[in-house]
Amino acid sequence: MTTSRRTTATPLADFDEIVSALRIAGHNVGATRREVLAVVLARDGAFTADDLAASLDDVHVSTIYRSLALLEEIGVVDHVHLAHGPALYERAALAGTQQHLVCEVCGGHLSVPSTVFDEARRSVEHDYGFALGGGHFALTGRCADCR
Amino acid sequence: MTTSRRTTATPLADFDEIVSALRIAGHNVGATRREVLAVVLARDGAFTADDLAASLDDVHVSTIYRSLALLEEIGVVDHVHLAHGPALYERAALAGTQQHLVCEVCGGHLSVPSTVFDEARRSVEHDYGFALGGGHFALTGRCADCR
DNA sequence: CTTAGTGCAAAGATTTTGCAACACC
DNA sequence: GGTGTTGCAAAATCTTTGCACTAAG
Repeated sequence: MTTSRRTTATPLADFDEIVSALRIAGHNVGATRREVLAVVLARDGAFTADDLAASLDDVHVSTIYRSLALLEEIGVVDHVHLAHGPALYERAALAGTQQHLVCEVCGGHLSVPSTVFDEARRSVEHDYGFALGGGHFALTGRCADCR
Repeated sequence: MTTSRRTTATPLADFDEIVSALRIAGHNVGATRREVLAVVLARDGAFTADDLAASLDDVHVSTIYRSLALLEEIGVVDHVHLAHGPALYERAALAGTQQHLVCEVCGGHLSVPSTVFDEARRSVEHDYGFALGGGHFALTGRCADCR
């Protein structure tokens, strides 16, 4: 086994690749958009539009929403809506592999491998013809600390 | 088998019982609150605050929200938030037994027995100490028609 | 009569949009 | 220089809250 693996399988993994994809999709990529992209790529887990705004004093929130919509369009990020509060964005690569759990008491969130839901996903698809979005949703409950 | 069964096992199933519970919880129950309650009990599936408002011309939306909060407090209703749009309320008795699936294409919603998620629920609880809310969330995906 | 409930209007929070100025290529 | 992008302000949507008035018990 290798201790570190290149993420060659993941599409749109790096900055330049994403910039190209944006251009191919017919968009300009100026300084502002680059700034937003850089901050998005620097993030580890999930973040809100406001989180980005905090790191981007000179970029207006509406621009951040527009940039996120664009990045979502080309598959770089995904977003989920929590029970209350703002939408959570994250790298699309993560979105497919994780489920978000949000504690209804403390508001904290926790991610678990989406494989935990594989069986449920299969049943729902098989029995009801409904294809559950891959991690594209958040579940609420109570975390270990708040029980 | 009986073709019709009394729902004796369900707590707070009828009007008077709920009115009593409200009083015990220290609330007055006047004409307005009664009206709201009647409309809630008459509903079959999930509904929004606005849905109720449409059936209650003379009751203000803020009052409806306040009444729903109260009913939620004493366990008569529960609510879930969908990806977009308003919160969905429903009888708490139903909430424990159903999961809501919302189609991200057509916006329609579908309920499935929550037992479908039992295994996932167990794994999440066992492996992460996180107690998933009983049906208290909505999942997004694509319904049979929109795939 | 005293406390709780209601309507209204306004504020909050999040996200979207119209428009004019501006930057990209 | 023409088209796409940005900032700003305002709107849209859903929900909550402050306050004066009314109703409940």
